[in-house]
Amino acid sequence: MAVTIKDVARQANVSVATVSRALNGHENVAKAVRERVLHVANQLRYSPHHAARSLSSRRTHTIGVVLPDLYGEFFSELMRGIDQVARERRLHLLVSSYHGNPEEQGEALRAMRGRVDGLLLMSPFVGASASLEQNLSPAMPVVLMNSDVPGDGKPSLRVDNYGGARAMMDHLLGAGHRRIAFVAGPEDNFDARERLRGYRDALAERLPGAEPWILPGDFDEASGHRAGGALFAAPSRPDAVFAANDMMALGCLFALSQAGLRVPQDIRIAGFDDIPLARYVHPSLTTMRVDIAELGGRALRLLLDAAADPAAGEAGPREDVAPLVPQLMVRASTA
Amino acid sequence: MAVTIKDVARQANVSVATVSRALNGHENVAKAVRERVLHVANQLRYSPHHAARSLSSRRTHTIGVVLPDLYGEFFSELMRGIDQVARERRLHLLVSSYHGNPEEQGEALRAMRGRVDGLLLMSPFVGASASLEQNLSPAMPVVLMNSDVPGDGKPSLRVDNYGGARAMMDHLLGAGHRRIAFVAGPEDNFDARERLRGYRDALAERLPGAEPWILPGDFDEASGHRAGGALFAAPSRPDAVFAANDMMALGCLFALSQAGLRVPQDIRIAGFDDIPLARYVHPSLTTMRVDIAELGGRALRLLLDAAADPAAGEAGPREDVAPLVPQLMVRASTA
DNA sequence: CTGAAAGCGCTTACAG
DNA sequence: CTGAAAGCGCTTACAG
Repeated sequence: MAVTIKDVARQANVSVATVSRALNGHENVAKAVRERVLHVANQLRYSPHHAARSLSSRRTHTIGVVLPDLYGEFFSELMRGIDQVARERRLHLLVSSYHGNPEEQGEALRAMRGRVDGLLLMSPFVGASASLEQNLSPAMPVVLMNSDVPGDGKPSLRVDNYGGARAMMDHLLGAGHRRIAFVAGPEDNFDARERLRGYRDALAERLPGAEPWILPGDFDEASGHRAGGALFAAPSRPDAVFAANDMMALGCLFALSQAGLRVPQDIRIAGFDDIPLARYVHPSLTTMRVDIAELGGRALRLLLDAAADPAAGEAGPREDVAPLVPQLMVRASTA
Repeated sequence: MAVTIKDVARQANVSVATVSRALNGHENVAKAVRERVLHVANQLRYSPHHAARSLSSRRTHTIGVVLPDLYGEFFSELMRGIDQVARERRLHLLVSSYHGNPEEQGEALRAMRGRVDGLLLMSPFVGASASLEQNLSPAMPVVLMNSDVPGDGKPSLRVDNYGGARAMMDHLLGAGHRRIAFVAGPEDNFDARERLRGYRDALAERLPGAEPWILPGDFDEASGHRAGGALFAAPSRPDAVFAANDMMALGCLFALSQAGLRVPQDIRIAGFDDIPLARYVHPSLTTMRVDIAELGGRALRLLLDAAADPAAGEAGPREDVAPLVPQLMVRASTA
């Protein structure tokens, strides 16, 4: 049905080998022949069959991106950063999300074979390395993002969540707040754990003896809302609430506002991530800015560099890839 | 390097044909053999090479999604809806955005050959049908979303932008507002044109003789902000502003708030789309809710149905696919 | 500079 | 129920 390289070859009166060379810009094709082939291909609206091409050339020009989810501002930003670099390098993206389901993650990873030249993977579950080991072919170049996979030699890019949480605590403590509650993220999430650890350590160091005040959450707005309700109902309220991500901070903000508290006069709220919404809510949200797009872009560059220089991929320490440092954005919610 | 079907065949002491049948769940394989093959495949962590499989089977189990852009809430929602249906049907998604660039669009479309079984395409440029005709293989099943491609026989799913704009005008006029300014979208954008047409017609019918008051815009926040500035500086201000999408409505809202006007007391603002942000800003934004995820999900189902029944794909009128009707969401910005 | 041929890793009639 | 073989549409040594 569709036109193949054979059709072009016939029309142009050359062999398929020559068509292939001409189309791929190889040097060893006579100028007149090249032009004839290109003309015919164009006229026939020939487009190479991708599967065939990648089967024989062993390259797909496609990068697989396997994420916990596709939805929401965080992933949208991440994809933007990856997409930008992919476009620069003329690479396609095969995106797959596993919806927080480890089994699906395995399936997604295995399904990438023969479809992609390399893999970008975000697997924020604590202790997921065994499953990764199972489903990741050693032959497949991969870069991990924000994943708790101990030094097993795979390149990995991280956000300094621990340092970011400490920086936020410095800001809140520096402003004189003493009773600081923390809304935690999912227990099995690596980012969430690091942020919690930053909260605990900062408190222990700067306010020795102070009891940590930790509320459960799972990174969505609803859990932030519940935490806000709980804090409002508490016998004595905190001076400030630090939520492990912005969505929860917003939920908390809405709950407290609805309950009649004024932010920041009565209570201060801070988040983590700096999603676009953070700037737009009222009052605008103090948060730690993570350049999510930059994380994605850098991860892809790292993958490409490693693929270009496989030696570097196998040996040597990769822990030295510097983590992304979040930046404090002071806004109205703590001003 | 990677393990192939041959390795499995050798280990299991059968032919590759049998391995293929066993793995694909064909009936005609002895139970004992099937189990042996499955066991070996599992043990070897065999994963079929996708390009090879689709080259010979002529199916990719992948759907191409070609969009003007990937970034932002609109496309994030759209992808969510598509992704959900894709998962139900165990289909992969190959996503490509052409960044509003018609040439890139052509490239993206052509690059889909041999990679996908069908295509979901959003091409909101007015008069783009010639280019589509050029780059779309007739053999490739496709469903268009919100595209200005006149009855050329391709299934197409639309949002009733015209009706939606009229409904919003009914709301504003019904509330007694008479001087209603409109912030238009890009001139070459089909959705934008339909919304503008709704504004014009509603005004002409319900307020004969009233002069349309139209400001330019291009669907982003900045252009809404400029429109807001212009309206504030106008010798006499409108009662209400209707922006062709939410991002511009928000820009306008911020500009007018910064200038010191109170919304809705001094001036009312309405948008179109109901992006998640619309609920969160202060005051919350009146808008026309478009179920964007539903649009994506329905488009994919339509594509799958058409592919299952190719006869329906070629003949008969396809205009009868009902458009999605936006829903009026009255919020604080016009209350 | 060009072509014939092998091969990429599968699937699928065709025989048996 | 099973295998040998052709074929999917390309690319790429190998000859010339």
